[in-house]
Amino acid sequence: MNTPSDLIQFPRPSVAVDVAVLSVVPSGPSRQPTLAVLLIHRRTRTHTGRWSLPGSFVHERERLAVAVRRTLLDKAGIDGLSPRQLLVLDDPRRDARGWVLSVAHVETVPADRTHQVADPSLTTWVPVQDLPPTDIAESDADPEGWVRTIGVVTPDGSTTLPFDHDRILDLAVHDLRRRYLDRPDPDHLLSGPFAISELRAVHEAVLGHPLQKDTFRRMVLPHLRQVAGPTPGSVGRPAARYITAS
Amino acid sequence: MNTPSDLIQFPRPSVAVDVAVLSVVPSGPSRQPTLAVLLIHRRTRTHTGRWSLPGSFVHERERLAVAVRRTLLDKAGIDGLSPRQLLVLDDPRRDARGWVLSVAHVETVPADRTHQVADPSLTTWVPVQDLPPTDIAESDADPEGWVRTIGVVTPDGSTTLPFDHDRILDLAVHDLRRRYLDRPDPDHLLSGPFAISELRAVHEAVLGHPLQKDTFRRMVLPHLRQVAGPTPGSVGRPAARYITAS
DNA sequence: AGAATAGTGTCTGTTAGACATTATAGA
DNA sequence: TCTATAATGTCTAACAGACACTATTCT
Repeated sequence: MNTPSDLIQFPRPSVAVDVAVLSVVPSGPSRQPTLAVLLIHRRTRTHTGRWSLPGSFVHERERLAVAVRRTLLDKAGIDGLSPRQLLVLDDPRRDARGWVLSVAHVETVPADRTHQVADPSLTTWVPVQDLPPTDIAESDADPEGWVRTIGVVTPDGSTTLPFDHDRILDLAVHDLRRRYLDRPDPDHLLSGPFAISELRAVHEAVLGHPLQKDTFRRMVLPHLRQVAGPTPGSVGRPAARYITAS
Repeated sequence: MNTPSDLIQFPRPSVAVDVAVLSVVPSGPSRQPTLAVLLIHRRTRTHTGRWSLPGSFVHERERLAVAVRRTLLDKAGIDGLSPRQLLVLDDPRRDARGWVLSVAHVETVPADRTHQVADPSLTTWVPVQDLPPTDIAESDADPEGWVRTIGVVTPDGSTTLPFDHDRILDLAVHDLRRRYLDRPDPDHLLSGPFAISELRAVHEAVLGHPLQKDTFRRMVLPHLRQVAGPTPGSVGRPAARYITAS
């Protein structure tokens, strides 16, 4: 029979999960909805005091999705929904403590739950920004040929994240944008029924640029289901409310 | 300072790489180019005698891409080019020997090198086939909600692969198809300069269905660079030859 | 000349993009 | 009536899909 000793001969790496938690939050003087990422103030022995993406080591025989949910609950009091795998980061020098593989994930949180973080002094949402092409061209590529296209500013003023978290953020934002190109709110950043203008505001925040109102409407309408007629209550013509369907 | 002992407290899984190596080979009485996957006759202690995707355990501090190349060289005598990560398979029961994570990859080999496998009795190319929707609907989904859409028949007549290799094959084929939708031969299944009809045959093999000749031509032409005028030598009007560009 | 393959002309239905117009509410 | 927002009408340029036709070689 097969025994566990079959595996002893192979050295084993430590395995961690890191998560870019993305949502849409009001930002700037105009309170305009903006794509933002959740950062954690590190209290562990590595990179103590810096702000980074939440992450943790995988427990024995734990599913990766479970590890991600546990991490978010422990470090931010957020109950994650459906983490998506992005990439295994495998540079043997990425963690000074030793040989650590990290499975990068992206996760989204509904926009109306971004205030439910556990401890506001240890967790924060920071807007992500597209780096202009000039900056991208000037920055030198890393050894693997990756160039940075997304930037953040941490609460302590830093423009870089520890480990390879800048790379993870980059992957996460582009993954999210790709999925928001052809379907309305695939990650359910809007939880309840919504007006199309609210949906468009979310898509504009995710994609980082304005969208034509009528073209957007015709794009998404086939994938929506109307759940309520126009309900007055604000200025202007009241909007019908929809949920995603199909 | 940080010491490796920081990591001791965390249990570590064994980590393997598994690779779906895809190419285009002549198949059937018509010798029609067909998408095929490389299978290995297992001689190890698990699933001995069965046919499976090549794979192996990762060496200490080895990059995953390096592990993939090493595996292909060891088991099939193939020098891989650019493995792409697909997914980490993390079901704790996927390997009877213990807690083994597998990083699934997809790799392509130029069509004119498929005969360069090391030992033809231990390695073989088998055509992949799309399962008709009826079969897909009838097959029950696995616990994670995945349903099989791609099938193979191994040399010993089996229609299933060990471990979760059916899942990996499925992911690999769909990943390849998605990339072959918008660009001409992104994985360089054709090595040298080629005629557009050869390019179309490859795309038809990858996608699994015929393509309109003139529409395909106009799709790819902006992404090609002509390297030779028409050179006679066969029946019919001789074709210009191109390489991929832009 | 005839067969076989490569390459182009052209029509059509669809659609993204853009602008203008109508509709319905509150102030 | 005025303003603000929602929703629709319509024009245009681009393009995929399809069919027909022309071009160039070998037999």
